Amino acid sequence: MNVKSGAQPTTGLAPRPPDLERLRHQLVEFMAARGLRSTEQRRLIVDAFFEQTEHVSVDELLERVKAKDPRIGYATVYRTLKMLVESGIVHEHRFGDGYTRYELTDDDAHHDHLICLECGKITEFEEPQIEALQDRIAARYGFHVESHKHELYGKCSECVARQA
Amino acid sequence: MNVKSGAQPTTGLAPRPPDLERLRHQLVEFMAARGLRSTEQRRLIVDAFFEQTEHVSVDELLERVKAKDPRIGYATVYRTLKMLVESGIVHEHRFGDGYTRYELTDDDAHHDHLICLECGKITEFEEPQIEALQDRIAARYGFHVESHKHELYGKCSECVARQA
DNA sequence: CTGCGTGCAAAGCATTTGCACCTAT
DNA sequence: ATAGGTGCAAATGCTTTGCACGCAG
Repeated sequence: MNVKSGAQPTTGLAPRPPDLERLRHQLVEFMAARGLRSTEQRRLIVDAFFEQTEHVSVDELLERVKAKDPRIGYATVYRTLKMLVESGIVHEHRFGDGYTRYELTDDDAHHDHLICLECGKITEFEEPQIEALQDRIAARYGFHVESHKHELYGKCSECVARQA
Repeated sequence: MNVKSGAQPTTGLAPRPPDLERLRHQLVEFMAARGLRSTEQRRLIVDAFFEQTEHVSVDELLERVKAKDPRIGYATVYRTLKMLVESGIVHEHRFGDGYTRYELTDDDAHHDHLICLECGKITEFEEPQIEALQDRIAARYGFHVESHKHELYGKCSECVARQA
């Protein structure tokens, strides 16, 4: 019944959705540690994140949040996102479309992306072997990896099919 | 002695510098096909590219070109770069520092990047095994890959050493 | 000659910031 | 009460564009 197992060095292989409870907790701790305040706006924005959608853009997020409180503006969303990224519970992505996108961190299953250039769909994938090779390459150059980005651009199966 | 072997499906293993002559030829053909003109400015910019440096930013390029003709401005550099990218002889990269960087295409040896967050140094690496795994993943999702981006962010060996 | 290419300055965009007001602590 | 948070609008910083002139074909 001991849920908290010892910390594993690196390779977590269990694929499962982000641990929402842990992330919420992590955020609370982060804010407490920095003396940051819990405001209505921040709560709305954070909730919007926990509500589902992956790879949200600032505009999408603002729209969603504005539905609940029309007074919220870009500045607050940008500032809150910055905070969320610093807290570590949200990750930032720049695919090539000019918009920065955000998604909840998922420590257990690090994933990379397939980006469809036709319809814009973003699919996630995981490949531990690639991660392992990466580490080997980094070691070869004496490089200390902090994060990485691995994206495949092209046509998703649907778009390939539609045009066949 | 038969150099031109049948087209191999994917994996080219010969690492060597970009084939400058072929690239120049490719550009000439591209421009001819579109009826684009060969101007002093374009020549200067293209030459700057072929002179060496990898991962040039627009500012670096403009500076270099201005040394030879101070009248050249950003607009021309941006427009020429766009043309070079369209011709296929130059690739565009956006690492996270806000600047778009450009480098000569190297079909023979596709490489990816190690980006040092301390000093900004960009190192290239090649790993055919990763490419192979990528293809397998894409196949798994029925995804048709057109290009990819694989970047490792962290500290280069020099920066690690300096801080040790 | 004709129209593509160039330079300049102005416009565009996503994102950031200054400032006065507001509010969680 | 008081420092951090918010909104608005103005400012940034990279990139693109409109327009009049210049030059390649």
